[in-house]
Amino acid sequence: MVKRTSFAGDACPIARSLEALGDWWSLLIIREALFGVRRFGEFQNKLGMAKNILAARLRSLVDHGILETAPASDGSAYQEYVLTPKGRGTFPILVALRQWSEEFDDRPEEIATMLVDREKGRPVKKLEMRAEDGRLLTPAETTLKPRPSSRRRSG
Amino acid sequence: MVKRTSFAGDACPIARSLEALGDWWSLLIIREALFGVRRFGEFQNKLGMAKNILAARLRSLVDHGILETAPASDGSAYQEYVLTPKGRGTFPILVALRQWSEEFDDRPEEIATMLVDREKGRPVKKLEMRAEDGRLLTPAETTLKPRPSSRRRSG
DNA sequence: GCCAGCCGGTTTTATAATGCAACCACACAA
DNA sequence: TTGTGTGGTTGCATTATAAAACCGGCTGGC
Repeated sequence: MVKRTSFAGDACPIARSLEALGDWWSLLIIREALFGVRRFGEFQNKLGMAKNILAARLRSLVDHGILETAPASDGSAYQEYVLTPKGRGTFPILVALRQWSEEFDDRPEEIATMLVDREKGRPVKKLEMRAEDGRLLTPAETTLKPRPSSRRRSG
Repeated sequence: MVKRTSFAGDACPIARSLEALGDWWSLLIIREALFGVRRFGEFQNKLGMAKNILAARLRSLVDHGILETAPASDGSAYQEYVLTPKGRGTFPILVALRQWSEEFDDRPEEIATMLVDREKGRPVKKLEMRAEDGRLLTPAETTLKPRPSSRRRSG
């Protein structure tokens, strides 16, 4: 088995996320979906990717509960792909990726768009990590703890 | 050319981030690096990945300015890989991935660790997106705007 | 009804990336 | 000089990706 090692059984939540999202196209498909794209052809057009790959990714995203197929919407007999809550929950990931580019990209002038506060039209602030009590946290002020692990451990 | 389509020239900052981070291993390597892992063998051990792939990824991360090689540190004549500021800047991305797993994973009981506030030992809050004036923003309260595009457009 | 054409894929075929194992170079020790 | 451990590179098999051809269901013209 030379398969592209699966992280599905990994205990690390980051690896588990990457299992679902960590290929070249999934996050871009989700990005389009967040913009309202729903139809196969529309994804294919915007992303310019091969149709077989798109089909495989859409299937995978559906399997992972990130997209679901809805039967109609514009009357045509085709189906569409819409985000589930789990899918919409990836929004912070996309924002984090975007902000990383904005902050560190070598050619920021090539970046075409900015994420702004719709009401004011001003750029959103960097994502903030806070403690339960509201204190702003830096990476150094955090650490990892083993989970309580509600039994289940033995096996 | 069947190459795995590069996003390097893409104007979308998300695609640009994925160009550097969007393969199966890069973010996991960075995760380990954030934990203090520096040596080739240590990465290889913790991640259990093929050495050639690890070498290729490390080289790519160095090329992208995410890691840099430092000549020594423990006296041995070998080198180590340490995160640059750009590399440490991926922290929010990893947190976002982690939190997405924590919130939506189908088998959350398999997740081994929690990110906590070091001082209090309590879980950190979900990443928050805020406007310049501090208002908490939902995805729907944001939108994309074309960048000012400081000339350079014509060509 | 019959052919043209679009949408939404699947199949086919070629190439690139991945993974494993073997190999190699260098440092250091004996 | 041989032996061991680290830090990789090289070969080769397997898998994923990509482009393009193909195909079925539906729509529309006639």
